[in-house]
Amino acid sequence: MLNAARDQFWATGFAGTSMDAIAAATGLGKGSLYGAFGGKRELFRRVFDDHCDAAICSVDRQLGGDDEQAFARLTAYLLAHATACAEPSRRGCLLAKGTAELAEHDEVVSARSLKTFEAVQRAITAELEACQRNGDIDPAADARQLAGLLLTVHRGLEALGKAGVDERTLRSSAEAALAGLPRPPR
Amino acid sequence: MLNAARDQFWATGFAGTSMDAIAAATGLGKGSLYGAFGGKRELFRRVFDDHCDAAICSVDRQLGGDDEQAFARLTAYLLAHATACAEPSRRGCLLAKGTAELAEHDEVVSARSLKTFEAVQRAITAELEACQRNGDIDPAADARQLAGLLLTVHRGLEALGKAGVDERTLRSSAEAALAGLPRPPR
DNA sequence: GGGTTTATGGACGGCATAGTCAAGAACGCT
DNA sequence: AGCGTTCTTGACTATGCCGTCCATAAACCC
Repeated sequence: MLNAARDQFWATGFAGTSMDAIAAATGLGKGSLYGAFGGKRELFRRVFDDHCDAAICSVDRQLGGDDEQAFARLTAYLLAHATACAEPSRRGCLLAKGTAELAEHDEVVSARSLKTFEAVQRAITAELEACQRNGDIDPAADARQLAGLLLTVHRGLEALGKAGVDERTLRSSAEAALAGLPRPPR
Repeated sequence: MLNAARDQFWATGFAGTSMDAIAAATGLGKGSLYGAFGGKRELFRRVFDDHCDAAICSVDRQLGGDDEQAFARLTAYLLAHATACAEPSRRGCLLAKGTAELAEHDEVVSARSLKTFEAVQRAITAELEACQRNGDIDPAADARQLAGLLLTVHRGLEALGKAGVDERTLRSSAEAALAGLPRPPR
């Protein structure tokens, strides 16, 4: 039910999506929508919030586990993301879309997107620390900094994928990012 | 004149900007706008096109020159970009904004943004090749691939900056990306 | 089963916006 | 200066959209 609303916002953005369209997509009457959420802005916030939760859950599901597999998980995660970003049917990131239109004007959306990024960075940091324990990454490196880089690459892949860059190029960039991580001195 | 229109689109996006607002901002009557450009969509395309040209010119101005300074220029370029992205008054990238709203629905805008990215990647590739000639980057490395990574980081910094990530973090990520470039074996 | 409360949905008002048009001003050319 | 052409302007139309409202249906409680 909320998924249909999310898909509408996702496809046409905040300003470009009418409440009538959402009503049609969800099968609900507009009165019900306004009764349940209060307004367009609040509805978007709700949808956005749920989406952020789902995104964080997805990352947590892909990362975390035993140290030996940490680097493999990171690699799989970033490469899978690159492939997903190249998928033409992929609608780009709702987060990016909501951010572009509302972040500057809506404090709630802005704060939520920032918190989501931080959560993802924390998950990546933990994974890199596992890599350090396992000897796949230089223990002297700053895991938080490297996680910041990987998050940046993550977002960049999203942006380029949305612009139409092909999968080979995106995966190649992801591989270069992983290859650039500091290996431990031997 | 077009700058005022660009600033309006930049501030409030495509769907969120009314032709009346643009008329007020430019000081022109709406009839003139329609006479000169044909419609809102065409006006945006024109503004977007000019912006892409300016962006490419800006990159070409910052990069290119003698081989000895190539790595320093690349470093300065990426760090300056990180700082600029963190600037709160920065309006985010018009390209990203136009992309988010129109790229999937407007073939012209989509194609233009892709071409712009390619031009930037070419400029970075040339700079990396200069670094290889100068011995700052491993000559065995694939300059095009590394340029793809740096472009990805470039776009990622844009996205994170817009979301409100602070300057220290962005610059730190940019530094990590540069530090991860393969140095020549000695 | 009756009465009350709550959810539903489509019609409606009012407002903003995209795009048009005809009248008038500015301008160039002779 | 006179005249035609182009450019400008602001009012006008038609459409679309946000949010409301009320009649109706459903659910729930006793």
